[in-house]
Amino acid sequence: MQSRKKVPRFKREAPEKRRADLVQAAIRCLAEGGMAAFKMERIAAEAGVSLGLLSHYFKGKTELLAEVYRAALYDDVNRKIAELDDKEAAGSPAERLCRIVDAIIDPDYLRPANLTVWLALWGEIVVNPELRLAHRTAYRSYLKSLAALIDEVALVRRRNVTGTEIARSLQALIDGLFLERALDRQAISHADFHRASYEFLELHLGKLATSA
Amino acid sequence: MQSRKKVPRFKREAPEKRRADLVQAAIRCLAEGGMAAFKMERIAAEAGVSLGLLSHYFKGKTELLAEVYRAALYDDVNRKIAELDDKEAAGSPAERLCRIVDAIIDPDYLRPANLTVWLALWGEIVVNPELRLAHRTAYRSYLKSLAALIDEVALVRRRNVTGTEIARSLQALIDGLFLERALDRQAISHADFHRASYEFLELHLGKLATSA
DNA sequence: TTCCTTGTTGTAAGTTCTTACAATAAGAAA
DNA sequence: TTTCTTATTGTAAGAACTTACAACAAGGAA
Repeated sequence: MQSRKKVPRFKREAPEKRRADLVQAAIRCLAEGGMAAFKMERIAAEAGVSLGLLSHYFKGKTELLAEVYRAALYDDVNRKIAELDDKEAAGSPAERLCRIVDAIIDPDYLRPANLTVWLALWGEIVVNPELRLAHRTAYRSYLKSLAALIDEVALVRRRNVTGTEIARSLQALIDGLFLERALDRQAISHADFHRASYEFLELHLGKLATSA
Repeated sequence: MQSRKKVPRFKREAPEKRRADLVQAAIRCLAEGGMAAFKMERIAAEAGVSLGLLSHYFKGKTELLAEVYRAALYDDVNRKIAELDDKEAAGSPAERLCRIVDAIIDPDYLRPANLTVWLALWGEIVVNPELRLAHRTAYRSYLKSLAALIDEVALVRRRNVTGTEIARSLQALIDGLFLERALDRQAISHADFHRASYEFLELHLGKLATSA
């Protein structure tokens, strides 16, 4: 007697989970090969799914990319904003600032593969008005929160500095180092990130508790 | 009697000039629409030339992009290196450093269209080993020269700093601001660039002669 | 079990882009 | 003027990719 146990040819997933999986697969593709690897067929293969399904969930490349951006943004900027806005968080302003900085320069986040994704997204933001608007809104909000925290520290320490500028420069410094690392992976270690960031802040705000 | 003056249907150019024109057209395309606008036909049209001619000069997209990179690099990094290496240049180390910084934050160079080009190139560098090598070599050389100049200034002023780190951070800071401006054009003015750059340097090296 | 919903597949049409090549003509040389 | 070189054109083959769609089947409901 032959075994007649039916082996399903595919697994049926809940739409939300499938959508999320597809977006993650798209991110992995971007991380591997940049925009050149952002091909519908490749992404479908990466997700272990047919091409047809991908186009069932996303009307086109543009929509998928926007979703990728939203996901990346959420995991990144929005997470930081959330931390920042959590005013109940314990500790002095300086301690909270340190936690934020540590989050920004988290080695896991700063890995080159992640920048490959951001480079692709930036390249699109510059060109796509819709994405640009979304980015601008989220980013300004993030910088504003960061600036407010820096102002708090400055107030306590009676330092006469403008949080807005320092926040912007700090983020620019880190983005720039991030970029350098992506383009030349041996150029910068995590310790370099840490030193550069804290040195910059301390030049303006005085000694901060550096944990590393 | 009808006029029989022959009107040429196209102009024959010297190969070197034509090549350069085509590269410039490619750069204009990149500036307008990023990598998505880097299409052979569009570039040929932009140059006012047939598609066939473009492929006559460049074996493929990759070769053309490499040439674009070389041109961009030449106009940018190499020019700065040349200035730096021109040891005969007049002035104290501090004055020379100021001139270099002014060149780096030249408003004409920092215009968003230019970053669109760099964003596209960076996106390729990250993915293309050949370009990555070229970039790494040129960029390291540039940073080294900049670091040496900073060390000179530090020596004169008896400041105990490491030029390498300051050079890297300075460039990262400027790249990061450059990026922010490209993503949100109203975010940063040229004065902001100037202030941020000089403030950063002066925190390490003491007052520099700021001309603006 | 049987039915039903809809997540999923496979394919194919249609579009865009790259590459190759034979034919043409501009401009210099003789 | 005539000849010759080669820069330039136009087109077409074909490769790669996106999008649309009809058919199929997994898994829950009845």
